[in-house]
Amino acid sequence: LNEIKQVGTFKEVPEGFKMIDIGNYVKAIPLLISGAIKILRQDNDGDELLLYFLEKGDTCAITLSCCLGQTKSEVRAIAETKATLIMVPIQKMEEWSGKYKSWRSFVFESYHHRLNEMLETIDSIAFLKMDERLVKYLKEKARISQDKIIHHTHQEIAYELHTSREVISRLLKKLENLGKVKLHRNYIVIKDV
Amino acid sequence: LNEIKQVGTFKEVPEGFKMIDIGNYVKAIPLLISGAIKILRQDNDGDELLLYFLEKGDTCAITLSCCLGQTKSEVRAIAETKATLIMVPIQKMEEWSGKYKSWRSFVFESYHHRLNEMLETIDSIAFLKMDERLVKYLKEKARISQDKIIHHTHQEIAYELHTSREVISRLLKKLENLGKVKLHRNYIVIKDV
DNA sequence: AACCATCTGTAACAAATGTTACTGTAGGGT
DNA sequence: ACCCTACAGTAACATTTGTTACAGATGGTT
Repeated sequence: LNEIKQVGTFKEVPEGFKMIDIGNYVKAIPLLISGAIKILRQDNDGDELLLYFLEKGDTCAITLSCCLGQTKSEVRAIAETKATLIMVPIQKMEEWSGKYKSWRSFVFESYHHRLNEMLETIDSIAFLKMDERLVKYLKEKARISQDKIIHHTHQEIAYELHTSREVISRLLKKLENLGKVKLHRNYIVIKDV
Repeated sequence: LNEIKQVGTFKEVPEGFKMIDIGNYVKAIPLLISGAIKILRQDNDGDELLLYFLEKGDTCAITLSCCLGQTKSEVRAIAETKATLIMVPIQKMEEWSGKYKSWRSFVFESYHHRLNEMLETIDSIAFLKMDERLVKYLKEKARISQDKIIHHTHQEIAYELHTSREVISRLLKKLENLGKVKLHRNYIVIKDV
């Protein structure tokens, strides 16, 4: 902890801040103190897909990988909410891994956590239908932001789930008819999901 | 290497051998010497999905995670071909991580590699249509087994891609009409993909 | 050679998702 | 108060994928 204090730099980013883009080289490891960061995948045609969220206490295992291998980022990271974090220079990564068992555990646990999130994501895409994915998405967004109100347009949701706006509108309207949500312009109120 | 030699046990498994099933606890880390192992995900309804293959020099990052966290396996591992491997007791994992930089690098690289494979899998499921996924699957199978002949029934392929046999038959027939494969009972010959 | 289980081919249909095209509307800016 | 833009609603249609229901073919076994 003392070492982190010495070499780490504190950083605060606003909601929507693009922290890492695809193809970027990563110069520091982020340790998330508060807020949430969403991790997105993008294919060659520019189609997006939300992978998962990072939360308090998390770090980005993919970033760790990039640091070590000195490879480009395969994903995009955007602040989902206002977030505070500590940036640690990548050289410390290897040094601490040899020196501290606690740091090693932290790193391994991060990987473990991340792999499980990826599996969860794969399950959703492979085994769920779009209506189920949408419900899961809404729940997750509400949990992350700790707010029953989701401030997204249908188009934005469509991007993150990699489908079209019309499909999301259609499914949301069904959910509204079932009394599970209340739709408004630019936001959605979660009632019972 | 000396330590691996001392504590590791050599093992040879036949094609189709079920090495780890979902829910199993893992007692040793496998280091793959030759052959290939396929990693599958399964949902609650028993629906399957092929995640990726492990090859010579690989180890299973998910297994590493399980060892550390002492958690159950989230995936199933089956020998795709006859395979030889060395099993290392899990206690050594932590010990060597502190002791050897080379072992740490190996572990981190494994994680890196595995995360990228997972991303690749997600890309396929999320962004490709079934016909493209099938072509990719056939190529990968041919590469792994180093054989232009794929010994699978349509039903088996359907399971691994999580779709129905009829869909696979339909798409394979299209590929045959395009001259890309030649279909036979119980096997498929790759011509030009 | 006859039999049989399993695999493959295929048509017809159903459901889910994607696309096109248009309308109406809310809310901010002037 | 009016205008304009971005957002949302919706119908009609296309495409992809999944399902049902058979028929036919193949290869091994007796």
